[in-house]
Amino acid sequence: MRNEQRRTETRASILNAATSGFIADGYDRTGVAEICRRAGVSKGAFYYHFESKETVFLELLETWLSNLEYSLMKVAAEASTVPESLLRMAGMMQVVLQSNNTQISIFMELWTQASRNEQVRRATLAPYQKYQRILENLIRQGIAEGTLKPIDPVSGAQVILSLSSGLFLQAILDPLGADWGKVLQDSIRILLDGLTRRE
Amino acid sequence: MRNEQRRTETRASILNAATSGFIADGYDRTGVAEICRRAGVSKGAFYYHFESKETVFLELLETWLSNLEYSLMKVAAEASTVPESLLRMAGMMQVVLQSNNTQISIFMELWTQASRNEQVRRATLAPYQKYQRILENLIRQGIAEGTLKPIDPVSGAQVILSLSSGLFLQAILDPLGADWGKVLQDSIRILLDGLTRRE
DNA sequence: ATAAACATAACGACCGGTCGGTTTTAGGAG
DNA sequence: CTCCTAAAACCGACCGGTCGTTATGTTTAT
Repeated sequence: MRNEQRRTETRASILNAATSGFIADGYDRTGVAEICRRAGVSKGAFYYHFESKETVFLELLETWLSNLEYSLMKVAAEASTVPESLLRMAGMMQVVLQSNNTQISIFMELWTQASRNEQVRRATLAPYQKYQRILENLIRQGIAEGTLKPIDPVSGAQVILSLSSGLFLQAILDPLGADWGKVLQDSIRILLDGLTRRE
Repeated sequence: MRNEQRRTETRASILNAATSGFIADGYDRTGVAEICRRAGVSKGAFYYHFESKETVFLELLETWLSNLEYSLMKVAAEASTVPESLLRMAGMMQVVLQSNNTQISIFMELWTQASRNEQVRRATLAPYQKYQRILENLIRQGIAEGTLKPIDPVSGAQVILSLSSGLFLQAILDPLGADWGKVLQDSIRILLDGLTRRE
């Protein structure tokens, strides 16, 4: 069983090295040689464990997106009302936004590759559409419980997703240009002002 | 004076070829040879007119951004009230969103390169911050004329920019996933609901 | 002994960029 | 209009280097 550990460790170090490489320089500009250098292994090891550079990226992609989905579902489930769910999701995003921007840079790489590679596009879009449906149901629930105005759930969900994506995008491009955590807070407040029911 | 025409035409064909190449395959994956093939010229012509592949991109970048700025300013100036200005801007964006997605793909390439190349980043951020200031002033004006609630103009402007960027991003990644023009309309309505003053 | 795990060197394709040579244009002289 | 020259515009072979990938050999664990 010692081989299994070796295998796991090597694979992990390659995946980690690829992650930091892709984040720092992007998929295209990060060569297999560079990944191996960072991981402290040879190309032989790389191609023994992975079929190609692309499969490494696809494997990382799945990890990232399933992690995100798990976090979102968990946070949403902890709230009692819909606006509170949204606020909690925003809180989670705020943590990501204000942390080391290493994490959000992943999304830039994801979007870039998704716009060019059909396989990446499919893999990226699937969870995206899942978030969309989660938000739609959340909005429907909010309308039912009377905390939200009777808007179109589909559009509402897309607005939230767009706003989130845009915030991430701006935070990546101009991390010091604003306090993106604060902007996120204000965004949610403005959005909820337009969404919540008043009498 | 025949030379001037030749020069202009060749430069234009190279720039056009580079544009379609960058949009279709991205900056990194579009080689100079491919650009020359599309343009119907040789590498010699390419490097006679342009210092490097990067300068071509930077020149295209300036064209794109100044065109966008011009359109926005023009549209904003035609309105009388602030909400109307915002609606007009949205209308302009809607045209872009619903047209051939060739145009919006430019932004993806812009963002990607901006996140990696310092020069591109500076060139991209400058007009971005200009739009930001335009929107801030628009919001201040709206507050002054009583059509907007007294929100923080800085955050308000950033929310609008984020939402716009996010919409473009989603439209690029999933052009057929929704009627992005409609989503934009609904977005503005929801946003204005949260921004406009009611009594 | 046997197979998994890894190292090393090399491959062919392609990259951005260079360079010497060729064609086209501009303009003046005869 | 013709000839000549200089500059502008353009061509295409070629360079060093990097890319992802592979083939072959060596070490390590079972």
